[in-house]
Order: sequence, then C-alpha cells, then structure tokens
Amino acid sequence: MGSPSSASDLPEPAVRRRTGGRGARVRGQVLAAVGELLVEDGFDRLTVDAVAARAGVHRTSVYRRWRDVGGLLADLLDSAADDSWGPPDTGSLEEDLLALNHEVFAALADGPSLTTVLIEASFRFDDAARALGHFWDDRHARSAPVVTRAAARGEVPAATDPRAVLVTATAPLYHELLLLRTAPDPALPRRAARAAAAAARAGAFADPAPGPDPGPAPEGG
Amino acid sequence: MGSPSSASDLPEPAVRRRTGGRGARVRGQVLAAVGELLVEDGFDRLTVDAVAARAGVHRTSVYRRWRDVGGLLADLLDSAADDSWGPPDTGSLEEDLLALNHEVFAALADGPSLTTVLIEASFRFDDAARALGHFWDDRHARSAPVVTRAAARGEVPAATDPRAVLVTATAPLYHELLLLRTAPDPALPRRAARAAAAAARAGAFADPAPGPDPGPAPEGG
Amino acid sequence: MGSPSSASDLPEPAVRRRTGGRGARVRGQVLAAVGELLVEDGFDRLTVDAVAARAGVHRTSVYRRWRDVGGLLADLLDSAADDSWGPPDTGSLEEDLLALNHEVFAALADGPSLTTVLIEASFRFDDAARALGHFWDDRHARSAPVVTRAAARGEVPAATDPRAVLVTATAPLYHELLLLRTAPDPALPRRAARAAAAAARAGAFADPAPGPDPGPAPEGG
Amino acid sequence: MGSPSSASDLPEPAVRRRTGGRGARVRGQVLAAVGELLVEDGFDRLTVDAVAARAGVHRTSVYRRWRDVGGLLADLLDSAADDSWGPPDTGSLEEDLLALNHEVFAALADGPSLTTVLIEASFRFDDAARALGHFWDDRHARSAPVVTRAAARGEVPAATDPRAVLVTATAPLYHELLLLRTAPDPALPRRAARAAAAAARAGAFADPAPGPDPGPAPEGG
DNA sequence: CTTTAAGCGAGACGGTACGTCCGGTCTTATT
DNA sequence: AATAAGACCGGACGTACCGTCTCGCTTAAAG
Repeated sequence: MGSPSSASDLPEPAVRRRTGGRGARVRGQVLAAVGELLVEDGFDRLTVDAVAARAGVHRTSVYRRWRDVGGLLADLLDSAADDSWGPPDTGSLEEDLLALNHEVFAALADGPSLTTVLIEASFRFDDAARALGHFWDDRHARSAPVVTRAAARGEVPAATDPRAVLVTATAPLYHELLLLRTAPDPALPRRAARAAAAAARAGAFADPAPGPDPGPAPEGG
Repeated sequence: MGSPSSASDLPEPAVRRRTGGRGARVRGQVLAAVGELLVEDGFDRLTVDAVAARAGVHRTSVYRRWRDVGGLLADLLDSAADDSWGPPDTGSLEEDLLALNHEVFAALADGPSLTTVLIEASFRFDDAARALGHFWDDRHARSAPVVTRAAARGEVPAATDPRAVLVTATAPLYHELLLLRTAPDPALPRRAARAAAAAARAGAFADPAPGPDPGPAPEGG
Repeated sequence: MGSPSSASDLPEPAVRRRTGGRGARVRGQVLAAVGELLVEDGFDRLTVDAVAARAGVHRTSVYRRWRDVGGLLADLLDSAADDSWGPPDTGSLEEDLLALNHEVFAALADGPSLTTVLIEASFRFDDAARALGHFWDDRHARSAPVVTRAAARGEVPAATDPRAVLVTATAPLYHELLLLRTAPDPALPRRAARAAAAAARAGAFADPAPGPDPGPAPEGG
Repeated sequence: MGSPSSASDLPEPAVRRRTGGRGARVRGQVLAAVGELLVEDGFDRLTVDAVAARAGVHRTSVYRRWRDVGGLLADLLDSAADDSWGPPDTGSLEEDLLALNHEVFAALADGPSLTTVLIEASFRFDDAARALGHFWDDRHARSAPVVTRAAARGEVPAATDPRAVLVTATAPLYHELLLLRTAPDPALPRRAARAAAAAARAGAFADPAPGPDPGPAPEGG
C-alpha cells in the first residue's frame, strides 16, 4: 500500500542491447537517471537536461519519447509498479490495516521520499497524476481482501465498502505527514488503523447509506 | 475549517494612501493581484512578473518585499486569515463534523480553488508550507470545542483527543479530492464524518492508548 | 591605418541560408546590428537587448555566442578587418606618414566614430581590448614598409624602428582628439607627421640606443 | 605632468567638523571614499551605493550634490589638483621632457592607476571629461617654460609651440600604455623625449608652417 | 544482404521567468 | 534646511530550462 518501488527494479538496462535495440537501452538509462536524480536532488532539480546528462543521452532523445518531466515520472511509475505486492493477512482487520499503515508511514516519514516526490509531481503534471491514480487504484483493489475477509469473519457488516475503509485508515497519515507536515508520530499508524477498524465495525461504511447528504454548506471563507 | 478566504477581504487597498503610506498600498495591490491571478490562471501561471504587472507595480518592488512566489502566498495566507471563523455547534458530534466537512468539500470540490493552489504551493515553498501549517493549526485549535463539547455531553470518552478526531474526519476528503483525484462524491463528507464520530464514540481517540505500537513494518517500496 | 571598416562589409547575410546555416545568418545579423547601433546611438546605448531586438534575434541567442557586449565588439572588429588595406607610398616618409595621419584624423575627428567607440569599449572589456590590439598590431606591421622604404632611400638610418616612427606620428592625434578632446585642428596631421619624420631623420629611432634610461623619477601622483 | 594626486591629499576630512559644517564633512568623506574605492576596486565597481556606504553617508546625500559618478570624479579631480606642481628644469630640453615622461610613465605603467581610471571615466561622463581637460590644460601651461627656456637658450627656434612639443613627447606614452596596452618598456620615456626634442630642434613645431595641409584623404574605414 | 527509415547525437534557436544590480526619484521623519 | 531612511520605478544583466528545429550519422529491421 505504501509506495512505488524504486527504479532500480528495472530489468538491468545496460546489458541487453540487442533485445529491443538501442531504444530500450535509452529508455532504461533515462528512467534510471530519473530515479537517481529524484532521490538525490529532489523534484525541482529534475530537469530534462539533468536527466539527459545523467543518463548519458541527448536532450532531444528525451523529448522524443517523453513530452516532459511529467511523462518521465508517469513512465517511471508504470515501470516501477511492483506486481508482486500483496496485502497482509494477520487474521484481524485492525492488524491488517496497521500493517498497511506501516508501509505508508515508512514511505512518508523520512523526508522527501520517492512517494512524496511523485505526489508533488502529480500536482503539476496530468500524466503523473493519472499514473499515480492508477497506482493507487491498483493498491486499493489488491487490498480489498483485507476488508472482505473481515466481513467473511463477521468482524464488519457484509456490505462494508473496502475502499472507504482503506482510505479512512490511510488518509490521516497522508494528511499529517504530507499536508500538515507534523513531526512523524509513531503512534499514528495504529491510531488511524484502530479508528478505521472501529468505524467499520460500527457499520459506518455499510453501503445502504441511511440518510442522504442534504447538500452543500455555505462557502467556508 | 475549509479554506482561507480570498484576498478581496483585504481592507480596500486603492483608497487609503496616507495611512500606512505607499508601502501599504503596494502590499495591498500585490496581494490582491496574487489572489486574482490564482483563481483565474492557477498556480503555475503565478509568476512574479505577472503579479507585478497585474498589481501595477514594478517587478523589483515585489522582489524587495517577498523573496519569491512562496513568500507572496504565505503573506496572502496570513493576511487572509479569517479571525471571525468559528466551528459549528449543532448539538451532535457527527453533525458538527459534517458541517466542517462540507466546508472542506466546498473548498476542494470545484476545481483549482485557492486552497488547492496553496497546498500545491506548500510543496514547493517552505514559506507557504509554514503559513499553511499555521492556518491549519489555528483551525484545529478553534474546532476543538466540537469534540470537547461532545465529551461534555457524554457522546465520547472524556480523554478523547480533539485533533485526532478532526483529522480523521477531514483527511479522507483531502485524500480523495487532492491526491486520488476521484470525482467529488456528495456522500463523502457524511461518510467521513460518521466514521470519525463512530470511532470517537468507540474510544479510538481516547488518550491512554491500550496497546503500544509494535514497531515498524518492512519497507514498502 | 585609420579605423576598422564597418560591419556592412559582411558578406550579404540575409541571402545565404544554406551555406553556413542558420547560425551564420544570426551572426551576420547581430554584428550588423551592433555596427548600426554603435554609429546611431553610441556605445553606452549598446545593450544586449537592443542589439538582439535590432537584429531580429532573441536575447539568449546573443548570450549563447557572445559573453557580453565586449565579445560582440571583438567579433565585430575581427570580422570587419579589412584585409585589403595597404599603406601609402608617395616616395617620401613625411608624405606617407601624413597620408596615414589623415586616415586616423578622419576616423577620430567627426564625433563618436566606430573607432572611438571601440577604444572606449576596450577600457571596459578585455575581449575588445585584445581585438583592438590585434587590429593595431596588424596595421603597424602592414605600415612598416613606409619606414623601411625610407631607410632604403637613405631618408632615415637603416636601423630605424618602424613601429616607433608610426606610433610617434599617430599618437598625438589620438591624444589630442580622444584624450584631450581639443577641437580638431586640420594642421595637426601634418605637424605630427613632420615631427615624426624629422625625429626619424635625426636618428631618434635608430636601434642602438646611446644612453640607457637612468631609472624612475619620483612618483607623480 | 603625470597624474592628479590621490584623494588622500584632501585636508584630513574626519577631523574638521566645524569649518564648513556638516556639508563639508559629507563632501570630504564622499570624495575620500571615491578615491579609496577607485584604487581598490577600479572604476566599474564605483557605484553611487558603494561610495555612499563607504563614506558612511546616505545615497540621497550623494545624489543631492553630485549628479552621478561623473560628477564625483570631476569634483575629485578638482579637489585633488596639486597647485604646487612645477616642471623640471635640468638645463636641457630633452632631459626636461624625459623627467616629465617619467612622471607620466609612472602614473600609467603600473596597472589601473587613478589616472587610468579618470581617463576611462572621461569617456563616459562629460563632467569628468571636462575636468580632466582642465587638468591637462593646466599642466601644459605650467610646463610651457620647459620649451620657452629651450628657445631662450637657442636649443629650438624661437617660434616653437610649447604645447605641440609637450604633446609630441607624452602622447606616445599614453598611446602605448593606454590604447595599445603594450607591456611597459623602460626605454619608452627616453625615446619619446628624444624624438620630441629632435623634432623641435629641427623646427617641426615652429609656428609659420611652410606648406598648408592639402586637405583630407579618402576615408580609411 | 542490402536498403531504408526510425532513432539518435549534436547543437542552435526562440522564448519565459528568474533573481540581481544599479540608477535615479520620491516622501517622511529627524536633527 | 540639509540629511537619514527607505521605498519605488525602471532598465539591463546574465542564467536556467523549456520545447522546437535541422542536420548528419548509425543501426535495427524490412525487403
């Protein structure tokens, strides 16, 4: 649930020259360079020139394949998707959520991680935003069993919406660490997991919402 | 709880020339220009040149007072602080949280609002990040009575942490609308408010945390 | 001997596009613009922006090739070198020197000429100073026959140093017209030529200097 | 003949406060600052701000008295005029001219002296150009006896123009050291002095010019 | 095994914005 | 009345990146 894995998971780029040809080599080198530059210098040092230089590739070769930095990040995110990821299964909803939260916490807590950077990028590049959305959709889909298993165990109502539970559990971490930028509180993952689990048990995420939302409130100014 | 009010709340800038002198006039014009440009063109059109031109002020005059765009936004945020804001008081924790969430929802739902833009800016400028942190701290502090009153009414345990409740209630909105960028779901404010209230009633935010956090999970990526 | 020729001697820039490519066209346009601006507005109106605008070229394209205005002037001077120039040959040292002096006089007498401006620039930009030095070295070398021929004719001693004669003949013109800024005196070229010729005849520039310089005088301020 | 004396000749500025009042103090401090900055940083570091800061005076106080940097230099030059200066008197025209040349040489030979700087300034500021012109006029007038005494001794024709002799003697130094920027040649002062003396003896500067100048030569550039 | 065309290296270009320096003018407050 | 303090307007500087273009060369794949 936590974060995309790093670019170093790419299939060793420098070796295979024949398979896929020169193009594949360039792509690999560039994406690797993007990953390195991101963790070293952060996002706003990530210029096309710097990437090209680091990759040992010419500027125009980058522009040819990727429109801009956003495209680079989107591609990086896609290529870095960890298809082997799976949710925890501890036998308890709260403990499962806690495990997920620990992943998220680890990805966000220590300074400008790859995740942080990708989120920041998603504000500026539609490509990156879309790619990040896909990543999260995927993670939510894979994590759904955490909730459906709890429903099967009778921990939560059968109609409980998995996604809502997952979002409720993880959102406070993103909010505190990315937006509010409070100092990482080690108790935070558990508190958020417990709260989400408690709400789920109380039926807060059971589908047939009893009362419809009455509508918008006056602008908050 | 939702968002800082717009720059147009500034005391009519063009009129008062003597009080505060030329400097105050310039400051007012510039901050007004920042606000206007933000809502019109969004954040990445917000260049110092554009601000200066719109404000009818010279570039260097902007640089003299504000280091960069981040400084401008921080100042805007400070000057736009709405000191008259107060939390709702409906007599019920869930309804109070719902009212707060409606404010947040309104500020985030319709495209690139001032709030969105300030959050985006907070990723790139420390000044803006600090100012936004202060804004939220202030809002959380002012909203605390929502929880303490509920505790006084016996709705939730006496030791319930107000901030944790507030964050739990609002975080899903920020997460869905800003990070996941899902289409605004009108049921979201109620669902999040209900979940936070349920968790609070269940004692998930009561101070003496029963079980300590067992430690970190394996790196997630 | 007088002055570098104007930039309009450049090989017609707008026509040849393929030969030398775009780069050559830009260079020609820019140098032409420099020349025009110099004679029209003088040296301190010669800003990079103005040059670029006049040349119909972008600012950054100027900075790419030429570090600064000094580089522009140096390049102008180089490109404007008149390879066809040759010294007069009247059969008399004094008349030859007079002809040279008339060239110098013409270049300096009427207000801010290209020469004036290049000299002024040489005070502020090393590039321009170097280029001007090369120009003068070249002119002195080409003018040497004026003196060697006189020596061959027996007008002056065989060991006469050509450069010293040329400098002695022309220096008073530069001094009066550029430094002292006295009103141009039409008799000046002849007087300086006659003096230099007389001194040369008297053996003042013959190599084996009889008495060595006794050393420095007290500081003059 | 050589150069204006340095600003440190000013009547000790920090001491006398009453004579002339605050204004005189400001003027003294500012001119002293100009002199110091010139020798330390050269001419193009000589900004009004820097002068004001060094003088411990406010920017506007400088602008009030002196229009610009040129005015400052002109004033400095005036105030630094050394009224006690007098020409040498060795009993021989060539030796007198040599002594004068040594002064000039010393002022020009070692890098960017005050003299160099003032000449450079004279290209950019009319004030400075005028002041420098006055300075040189004064020096030429004072040096005239060098020639008139030689005429009285019968060394040169009675009608010899003193100024022309002086210019012929010194001009090569300015030309070589300031314009051509050749490395300082210790033999130069003597060579120029000897040439000027020889020409004078030959009657090249005797007033009734035998042949009038035939007119301008074709443009040289 | 050749041909061919896609991709690449190279590098200039137009362009936007940056942040800085300096010039010169103004107003207000002080002394 | 002159000065200090300091903001302002304005012009120019030189830099960093952006995204586009043209040109010539290499090389992977199609004929």
